Amino acid sequence: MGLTRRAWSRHVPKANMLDPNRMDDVLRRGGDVGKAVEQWKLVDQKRKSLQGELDGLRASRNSANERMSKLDKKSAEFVAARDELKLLASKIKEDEAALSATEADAEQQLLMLPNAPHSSVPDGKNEHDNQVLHVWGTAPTFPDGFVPKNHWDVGEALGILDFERGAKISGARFTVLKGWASRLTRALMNYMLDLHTSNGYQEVWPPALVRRASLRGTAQLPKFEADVFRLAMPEPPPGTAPESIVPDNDLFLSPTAEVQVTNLHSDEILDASVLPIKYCAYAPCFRAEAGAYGKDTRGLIRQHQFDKVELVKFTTPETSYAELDALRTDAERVLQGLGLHYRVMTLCTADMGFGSSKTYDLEVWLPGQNAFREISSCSNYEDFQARRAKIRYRPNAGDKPRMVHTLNGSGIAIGRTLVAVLEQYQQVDGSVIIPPALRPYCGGLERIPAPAV
RNA sequence: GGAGGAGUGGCCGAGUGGUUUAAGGCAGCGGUCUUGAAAACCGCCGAGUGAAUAGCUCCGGGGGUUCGAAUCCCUCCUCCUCCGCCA
Repeated sequence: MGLTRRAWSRHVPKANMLDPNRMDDVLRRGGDVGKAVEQWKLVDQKRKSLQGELDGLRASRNSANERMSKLDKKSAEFVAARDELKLLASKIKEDEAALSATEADAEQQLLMLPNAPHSSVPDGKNEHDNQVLHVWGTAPTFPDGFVPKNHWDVGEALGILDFERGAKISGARFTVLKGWASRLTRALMNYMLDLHTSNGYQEVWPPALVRRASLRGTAQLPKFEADVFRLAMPEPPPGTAPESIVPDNDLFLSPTAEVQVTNLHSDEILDASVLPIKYCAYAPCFRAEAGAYGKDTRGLIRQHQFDKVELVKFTTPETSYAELDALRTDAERVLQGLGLHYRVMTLCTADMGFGSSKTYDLEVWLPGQNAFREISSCSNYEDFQARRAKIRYRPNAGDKPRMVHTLNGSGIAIGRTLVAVLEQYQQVDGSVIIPPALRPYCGGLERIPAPAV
């Protein structure tokens, strides 16, 4: 397929980065969103009036240029006209500077506004207002008197999770997987990708490092820069003018394959006939998670580096909610195939991610923690990312381009799945049963043998 | 890492300072003709902003020179060729 790239000047403010018709819905997010919206409207008004004024000046310059081209370059008339136009040129330059400052201001404000929740999303104040959509399976039962262990106890006893050496090599929140933990990770990755490709997803193996522009396209930036690992910038060559330094080679460790895969089609106008597009991708994920100190400090739940298979869809606006349900079902298949007990939550307005219009979380049962924990998050971003990343489609030949809807969901987090397997399939003797679906990927092994005492 | 070359509308491609407010071709859409199709002929045919069939902006991105830049200068990005290095 040829790459269809269209110029979309950086100078043009993304006035429609947030659909103006959805501003009322954005207010459901609560907090000081209302104030931010009002502020943006003022700046945007200023931008429009500056633009109008500047356009008028440019129009007069353009018609003057037409006359200039016909004049004798040595005539007194030419010289007089040129001197007069110098004034106009400097006025235009002034206005351009003012406009571009206002545009930058408007754009920065817009980038900080969250997406509008879909009408079906429940209002809420915090995560306790999320709603249970359904529950699948039942919690494993253990013999009387046996208290199920945490996965880190199970894993360390088996010698397959090495937290101490992970920290020695790389610091806190890095873990070394050994033996069957390593093998199971590989097995899970293949099991998930095989499952999704057989369900019509095209497999993608993306780069792990991404540019600032890509992170901005999927809305991790500019608001959440503190959560992403950034590579040290190479020094610009000596003598480089500051205004000419564009951070296009400013690289980050991708926090999720959603970034790479969604940006596959940034700056493109897709043909309607190719929609919906369904991708699945494995990628290592890196999160700095500033502010998460003290949460889940033990175990594999919250790591700076983890593995995940991601599902991404590009759809028309008309079908995106049906596709969201289908995507969530495809993620659920992974857990069902492994026989892991889980539930599905519909997130309320307060708990949804910044860019999402609607999100379902899959929460797997962890007997060692006696709790459900998030293992997948499936969201419809509607046109929020499409506007930032400029992903459009043409409904019919000759039609104006429209924004696509982008969706993504974990399909699913591999490390947390390993956690769930270790906890749900642990046996009294310390051994762990391998779910049947994974055995073909583990050389037929049925059980990780109990640790030698 | 070093040395060269190149980036123009869906595709190809002209254009080295002012009738380019981007030629021409291909593809696409509409029409004439035809029983139908092909061919031929005629017309339409990039995007963004904007209430707009007005105006303005966009020739990889950004900046500069000039009354005026696709065209000249700087810089970044991307691709290609050769050398080096490497898995």
